[in-house]
Amino acid sequence: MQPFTYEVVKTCKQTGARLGVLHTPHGDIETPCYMPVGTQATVKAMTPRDLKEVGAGIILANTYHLYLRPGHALVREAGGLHSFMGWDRPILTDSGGFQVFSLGDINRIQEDGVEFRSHIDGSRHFFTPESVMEIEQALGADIAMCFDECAPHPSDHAYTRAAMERTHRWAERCKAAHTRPDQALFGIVQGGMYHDLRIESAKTLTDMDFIGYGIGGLSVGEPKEVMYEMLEALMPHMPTHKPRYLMGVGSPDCLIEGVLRGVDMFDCVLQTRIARNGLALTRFGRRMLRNNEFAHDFSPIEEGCGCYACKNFTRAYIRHLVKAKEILAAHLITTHNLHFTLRLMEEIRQAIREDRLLSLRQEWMERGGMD
RNA sequence: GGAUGGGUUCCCGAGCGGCCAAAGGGAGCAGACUGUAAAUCUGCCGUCACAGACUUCGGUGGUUCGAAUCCACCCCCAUCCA
Repeated sequence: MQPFTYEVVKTCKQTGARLGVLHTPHGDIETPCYMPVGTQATVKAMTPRDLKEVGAGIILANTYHLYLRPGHALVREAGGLHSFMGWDRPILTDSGGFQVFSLGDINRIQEDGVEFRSHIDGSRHFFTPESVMEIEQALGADIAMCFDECAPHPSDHAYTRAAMERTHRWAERCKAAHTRPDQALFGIVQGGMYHDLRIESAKTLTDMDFIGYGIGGLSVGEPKEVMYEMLEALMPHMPTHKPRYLMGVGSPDCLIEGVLRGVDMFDCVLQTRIARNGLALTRFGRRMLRNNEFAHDFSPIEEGCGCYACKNFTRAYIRHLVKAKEILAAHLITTHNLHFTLRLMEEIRQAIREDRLLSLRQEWMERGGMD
């Protein structure tokens, strides 16, 4: 099994965006890449076969959720996540740091770790950097994320600093507790919406020498411009030979703008979640397939799309499925949205190859695809 | 022919003298969704010249300051008895 490495293949002359390859124990992934999210060891509405058909490379799973159910011991017993869920390509596990933030009302953060109550049955649990490392190693993904503290937005400078510094201390402890050689551990940059903190976080974590870096705490309610600005402030302080993963971000416009600013990896639930609510992403903007305007529309979700849903079904039919709350609606639109996004990433990589990423953005903006 | 229970805004269904344009579902229409407590959530849902006015609760006519709510007759529907 090959160890985890990352190589930069090319840098876009127009923008500085990077084309790279993640070499993982479960195969190579070209970057910039989008990772579909499979929180509970399943990308909702999709089988691994479906995922391969839409071109998925690496996918996400979530430590917090899998720890609570079915439990990491069971996953280990199954032979790890790959074999448990029948996915033989790379997997990245998020640490649960985001859940600490998003399920804040049932969590209590302390220096040693986080005490929280299960959202499933209310039972009490305690996560520490060490216990999270144990869980992630049991899950056995190709990439594990450090246990971090994602401060809510807005947070003042002092609070954000405290959360960031704790994230740094936890990163040290994660690194010390992480022993699995076939699994890469990524640190996570925090620092909220403060340039100085972001830079400090980047420097501190760079000194710890992680294999790759997550950029956390963005897209938590701030305007997009603020997020872009944070990326611009932060990127010059990130190591160039390591992958940079912008956590939780992935709308089409953010993908392009993120790559433009030096991001290599993204994950986002948007594609799969809005699909289940009847919303399709297309090169021409979003389409709410539930809406009346598609009742008699016998064209595909997206003109010219080669996905299974677009090749075989019409908007009118899918609208019917959405309105009838048929499971197939979720499957078909998820198929389309993932195919769409993965194809967009291909376009982005091709544009970097050809040093024309800015032009690509221009094309997408003019067509309305970034709305 | 007789008895009883019913007919409420697109549908189901509350209301049983004023706080009723009328609960609650459903349907319909629209919106939100970015490290997934989401096949979820939110809004609108009689009409209009819309902080107000107007027309509605099977029909007609009454009682009352005031009725979807009470009375009379009529028309339908359901069940039971002949």
